Amino acid sequence: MRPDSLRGHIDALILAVLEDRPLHGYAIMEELAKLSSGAIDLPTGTLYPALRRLERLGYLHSTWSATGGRQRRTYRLTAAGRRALADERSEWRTFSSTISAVLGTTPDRAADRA
Amino acid sequence: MRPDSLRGHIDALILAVLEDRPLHGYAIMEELAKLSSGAIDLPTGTLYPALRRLERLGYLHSTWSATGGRQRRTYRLTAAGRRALADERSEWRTFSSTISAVLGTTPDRAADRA
DNA sequence: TTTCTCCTATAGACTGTCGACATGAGGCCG
DNA sequence: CGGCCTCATGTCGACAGTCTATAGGAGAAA
Repeated sequence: MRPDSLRGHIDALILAVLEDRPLHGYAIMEELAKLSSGAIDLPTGTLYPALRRLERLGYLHSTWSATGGRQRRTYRLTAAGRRALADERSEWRTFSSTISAVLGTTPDRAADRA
Repeated sequence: MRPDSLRGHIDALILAVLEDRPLHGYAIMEELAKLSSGAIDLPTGTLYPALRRLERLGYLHSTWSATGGRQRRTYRLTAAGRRALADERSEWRTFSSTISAVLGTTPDRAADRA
């Protein structure tokens, strides 16, 4: 996937993987890679600043924990984060059907098969 | 539509509207607005630099013409531009189904209804 | 004559992504 | 014991490309 095409959609992805359960940064990367069959490989230089930004916006809340000697910062969605996620989803639907309409492509059914 | 979410997809949109016939800049804006039911309102500060970039990349070729006293620069797709468009379309399909998979949304059918 | 639409264009601010780098603990292998 | 890999977090500076604002000019319409 072309780098930078994710721009503007990363927030949605992060919020989405945190919907069901809290995760720490590294686990978010792995989860995104898994859900996208390896297509999404979020660099740490993108992920960590994004997490801080989302926390600053009040969409995430983080807590430190130590597993063994390892420090982890675990992020969980706030109520505002859930609302933001709902917005992101609906914006994505609009966006995606708009672009598809212009390109003359019909979005395929990969999401259904998954 | 949130500004900036188009980032990385504008090239595809421009190439797509030029697929069937050459158009000048202003007409491209109108065409995009029309095809997207007004959702896409490309500012001139985005469009014109993008057109020059695409021409520099060899995807477009422009010619000046005068209708009345009005100067227009008309852009047409080159052969390389058509190949680029095909690439953009296939990248869009991948991108779109990837994001949809992560968000857990199924792209809706707006493209079919249009 | 003033204002609207058409039409092109640039400059500068801004923002978010990226690649590279830095740091450190734990685990495994030889 | 030494080295290297994985896990884990984070920053910095470069960069690209979008946006807002601004500019200019022709034709049409009021």
